[in-house]
Amino acid sequence: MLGRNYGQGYLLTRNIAQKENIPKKFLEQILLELKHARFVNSKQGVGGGYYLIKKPKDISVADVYRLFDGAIALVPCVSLNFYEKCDDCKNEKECLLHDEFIKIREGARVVMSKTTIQSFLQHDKKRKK
Amino acid sequence: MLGRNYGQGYLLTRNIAQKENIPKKFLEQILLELKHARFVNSKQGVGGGYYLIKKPKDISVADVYRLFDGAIALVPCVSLNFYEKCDDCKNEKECLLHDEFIKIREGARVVMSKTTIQSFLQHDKKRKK
DNA sequence: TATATTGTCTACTTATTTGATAGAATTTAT
DNA sequence: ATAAATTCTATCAAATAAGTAGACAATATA
Repeated sequence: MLGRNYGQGYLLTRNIAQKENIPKKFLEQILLELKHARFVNSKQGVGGGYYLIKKPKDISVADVYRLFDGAIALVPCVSLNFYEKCDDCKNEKECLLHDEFIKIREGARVVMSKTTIQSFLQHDKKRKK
Repeated sequence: MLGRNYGQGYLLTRNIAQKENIPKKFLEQILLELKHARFVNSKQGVGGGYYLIKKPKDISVADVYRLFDGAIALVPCVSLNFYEKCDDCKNEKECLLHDEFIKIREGARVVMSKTTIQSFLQHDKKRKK
């Protein structure tokens, strides 16, 4: 909804909640998190609400996934954005899993980065025809 | 270790635990789950232990991931092996996320299916040179 | 400036999952 | 018979997920 409404003013939490069938209070928290991550902005008071700051084509599924679910990698030791050293594994260079898990991360990362809010909206448009 | 030992008899939980730095009791449960899923087989008593049933090339990361972590898809409504209908979403056909999420699932699924125990072993071999 | 409207923030709840731990029971080779 | 293994069931503590609740702050406008 925020994507479809891009550049067209404020959307009320109440309206999004109703239309998308999400508990209002729950949605508020999600929107707040999106605001802190600078994907959306908001205004309080009468005539306020939320709107998308970034262009739909500049918000990827990877971005949103990282915000709410964290690392795309299956193990922290091959994560780009959430790297952590393994506890069990003694040395990363010698680990036989490491390089293959990087390939898997790349498979997931690439497709999740290519897919954006814009992708969803384009798809939506095609359906409507 | 089970992969490297393929076709060469039984491995003791005790030895795997020690070498791979995994609590023995925890490893036991993992091996048991692998047995129930028919990836490994075991024998009790003296001279017993665990061994891989399937060929290393026939066990993919996708297989193991599904066993321990469940669906590869980001949302159940596009999952091949763990399909569930959305609660929120009214009709799947009209959902603008659906087809794009299938593409994402395919990106992840393909790379996870291509990577097998054999891939890790080959990598291991190369390293040793 | 009072008021209704709307977002902000913090705390809490309930259920599930994760990463184990513990111990008794069972099987098997010798 | 016995020692060595796996098998099974129960339990636990900590973290996470999904959502609820309510006080608080900002803002337009009448």
